[in-house]
Amino acid sequence: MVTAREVAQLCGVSVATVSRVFNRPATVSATTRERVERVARDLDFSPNESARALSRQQSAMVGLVWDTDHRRPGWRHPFLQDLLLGLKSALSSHGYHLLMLATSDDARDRHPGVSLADPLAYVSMTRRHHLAGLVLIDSGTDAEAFTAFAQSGLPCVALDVALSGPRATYVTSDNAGGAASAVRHLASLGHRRIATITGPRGNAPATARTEGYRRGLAEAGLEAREDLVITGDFYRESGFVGMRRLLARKDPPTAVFAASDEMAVGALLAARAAGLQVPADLAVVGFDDIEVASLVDPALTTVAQDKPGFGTAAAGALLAMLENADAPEPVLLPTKLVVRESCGSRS
Amino acid sequence: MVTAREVAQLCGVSVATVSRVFNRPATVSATTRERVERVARDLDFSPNESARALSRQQSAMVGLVWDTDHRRPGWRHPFLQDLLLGLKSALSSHGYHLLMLATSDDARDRHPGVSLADPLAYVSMTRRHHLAGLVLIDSGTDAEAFTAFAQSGLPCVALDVALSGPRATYVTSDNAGGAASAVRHLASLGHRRIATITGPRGNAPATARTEGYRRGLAEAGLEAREDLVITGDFYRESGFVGMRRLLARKDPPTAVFAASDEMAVGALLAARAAGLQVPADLAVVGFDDIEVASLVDPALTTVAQDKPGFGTAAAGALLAMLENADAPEPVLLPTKLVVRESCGSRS
DNA sequence: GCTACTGATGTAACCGGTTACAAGAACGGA
DNA sequence: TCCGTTCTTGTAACCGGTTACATCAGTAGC
Repeated sequence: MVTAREVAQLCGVSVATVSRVFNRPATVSATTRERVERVARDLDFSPNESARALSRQQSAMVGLVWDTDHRRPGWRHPFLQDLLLGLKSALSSHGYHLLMLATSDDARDRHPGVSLADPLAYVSMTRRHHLAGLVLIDSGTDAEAFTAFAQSGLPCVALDVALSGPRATYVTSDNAGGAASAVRHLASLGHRRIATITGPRGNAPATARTEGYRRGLAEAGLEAREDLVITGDFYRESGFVGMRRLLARKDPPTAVFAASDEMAVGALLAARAAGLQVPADLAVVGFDDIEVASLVDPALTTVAQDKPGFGTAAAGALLAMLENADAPEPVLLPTKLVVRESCGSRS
Repeated sequence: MVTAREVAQLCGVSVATVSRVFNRPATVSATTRERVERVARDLDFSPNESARALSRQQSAMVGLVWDTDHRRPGWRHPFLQDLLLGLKSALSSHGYHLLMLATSDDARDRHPGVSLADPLAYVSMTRRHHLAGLVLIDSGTDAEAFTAFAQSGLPCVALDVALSGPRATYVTSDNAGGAASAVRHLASLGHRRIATITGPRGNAPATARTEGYRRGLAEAGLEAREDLVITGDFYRESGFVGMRRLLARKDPPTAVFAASDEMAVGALLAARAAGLQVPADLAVVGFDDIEVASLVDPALTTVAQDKPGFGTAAAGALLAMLENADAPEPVLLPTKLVVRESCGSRS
């Protein structure tokens, strides 16, 4: 392991100069700078990050807070890989790395009602590591814990959870807009009784999608009927159960907007179980555009999220805060209605 | 941010003693230890990780090397979330964190034939951060680059790639055994012409699955016919194309083992396109047990991998090396044949 | 009572950078 | 020629822990 001192010695300069070459090149004369750079390259010198973090009081790492919510077992993020790759590559181009934070699971065992292993443990972790910032991934329904991070003063970007603070912002899809466009599409196909199966209460994207559903109805000149709103939990099973309940009514809906593709698939299965043809007897639209959507039969019409956009937008917002100090506006990523077969618009 | 010096001052001891309380408690008298522990807790003291790493020459972080192979765009890991969560929680219980390494993408642009952004850049990164160890995720077909890591002397655990070295080992599924059991199952259902669609050449799990296919045939007393082995690339499209080629033969197979669920789905679609009924006219078995497998129609019989097991096994192997210095034996995770509808054994 | 040993703690030198400040060189203007 | 800038570089004090070594007290053995 080559140190700056060795480079300095070989160049006949002091360590301070070597350090300056890497941190504030403008303050070093051109000739010295080139000499140091060449020697550093020849020796394959790269500064020790621990030492740098110690002296700068700031590491080149961004923490990733992401826990499974034990109250929602089996929950999977619809596009984790895209998200992480997007984050990683955007951060790396500015020299930052992503540290996946973990606390011991003790806290969860002690407080079974809490999904995040003790948020305070995470906050202390961020201090210990002198993290430059945090990315918070919503892991379930109780994102309130995230405000603890926002209050710690560290630059924070939350995904799919509204978070505000002097150095906190968030990124989310235009959930309301996407839902509204789905509903308008259904209405344009002639549907008048359009139901929805929502996500869990308290979940921000779920709430926004329900709101969008109402807005879409209004824009289409349709009346919102509360008995056509069924609460689900994003899982397939709840879509199945919800659809069954809707179909059991005396005037069942002719179309349903499910707040997740998983639930849409559940609805599809429920329709099939009830002997209905999709889309002939029932139109179904989902949300997310997960891989399964294009595979089920009939292929699912759905509102697609900008999956890679999440990672890059989050990284962008974070980097902006790392440089400017004040929080940028929340980012609302556009969604896109992907029309396949389950809504019947091609028949 | 409370420092050890402040704790020491409040306790009337030296910093060295405070440090000892946390690192080698046995060398401190019981009364002093308790006093220090109490004060540390009251002040919410936690040691600065940068300082600790600097002085110990070793950080409490494990690097995660995981890049998308640009030669395989769109490739997704079949169970990334399980993997990461398993790793994270197993490592955290021993105080380690996971650092997602990223290098700037320059190297990739310069050498378009290389999938990993310059492996040497990663090696230098591990030195800079004084990482305790590395976890290597196979991102495609050219895992040879990983040997550079194994040679760096750092404890390494590779996933799905054979890696050996004094401090290197790997974790993979029993790909051969799983494939063999799938083929035996098909044979036991009376099939005699069993084809396979393989993964990409040079990919270790793909090779093992093909080997298992041959072994399964042999165990069932069937002859291996090379013209029933079609090379695919794990993607759905190649399963579709491969199946179409197989069905175009004059004596098409009655069963096919696809080395991935994605390809199995492709095969399913090809069979449907050819007007065949699955499983009546053609039996299909896949590998992985991804979520889609249970959703397609007919539901896919497949060889399930122990998804959470990967993470914990990898963490276990790594932790063993961090403590004992010598590499444990490679871990071969058992697979399990999940019988659904596409193989016809329930009809 | 003296020596040898053990156990607990303090002292200070690290680990490898960053950066405030000082010092010296070069240079332009009066 | 002298003074005040500006530019470049070195000196040394950090950052906050860890740990080899020294010190000192207490105790057992003779």
